[in-house]
Amino acid sequence: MPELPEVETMRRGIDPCIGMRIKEVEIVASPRRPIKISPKPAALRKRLRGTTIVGTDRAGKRVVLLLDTQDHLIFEPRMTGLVLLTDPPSQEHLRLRLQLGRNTQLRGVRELELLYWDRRGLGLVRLMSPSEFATAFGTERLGPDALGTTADILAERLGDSRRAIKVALLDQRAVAGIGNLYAAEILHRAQIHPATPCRRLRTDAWQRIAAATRRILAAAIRYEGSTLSDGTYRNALNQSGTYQNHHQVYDREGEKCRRCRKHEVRRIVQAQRATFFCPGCQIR
DNA sequence: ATTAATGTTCAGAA
DNA sequence: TTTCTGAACATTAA
Repeated sequence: MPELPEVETMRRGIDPCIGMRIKEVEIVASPRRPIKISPKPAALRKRLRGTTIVGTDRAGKRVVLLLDTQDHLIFEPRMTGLVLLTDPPSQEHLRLRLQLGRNTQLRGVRELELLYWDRRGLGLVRLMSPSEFATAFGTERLGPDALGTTADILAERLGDSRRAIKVALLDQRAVAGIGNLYAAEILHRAQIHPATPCRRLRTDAWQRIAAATRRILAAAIRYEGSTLSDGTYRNALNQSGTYQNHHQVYDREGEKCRRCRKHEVRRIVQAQRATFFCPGCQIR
């Protein structure tokens, strides 16, 4: 569920780490629940210990830690991963602990540490050289960031596709950062039916989709992302987001559309995932 | 008590 | 080439 707004919120939340040195690396993996990391624990520990965090970044739905060695430490939360500064939801699913020096910026926290917690354990932690990073997340593998997308970018990359627009928006090589939740909200705001084939969309439709993408993602970041009913997603300080209170269609099957207040939100399945839309506002 | 559903990514098939 | 399917995994709701 961490999509672009949630991952961006995590990234901003760990900014107090910038300038700090990694004193100790603790890989918390039980044999039953091995953490998915590369390189192997010993090599990872060796390459991380003593390095200084010089910046943070985001590659689609991944948090990137920039190190003074030029290495990139990637956190890919997938479903239930969290990057935290304090207070993990439970000790049980803690996967990685980076002990940093004493903190000077964050009130109430003495020893700063960076934690990776992951309930389901589908997420990945990877340390990469600049060239490995470039191959893994270059333009071949990851499209332009959704926050800065335009009608031209979308039409150029998806305009000829026969896929349904909802499915295409989830393609990270086309545009990076949109997931199932925000795809639904974006198409609702743009008033496009999720099953519309991309190649049937005209310029005005692409413009509405691009504008809705920028607006919705930016708003969701302002509200620090969406914490759904399972409560998994939290920011770096283990606090819930609040954008779920602004959802128009996602997970609202059978409820009245918040835009037209007339039709009930419908749920269909596309590419084996749930799609929510308003049959009144999003005509085919 | 079993089964379905949840969402992201990738390998491999159609 | 493009699009689709299933697996990885944990937990909960039905």
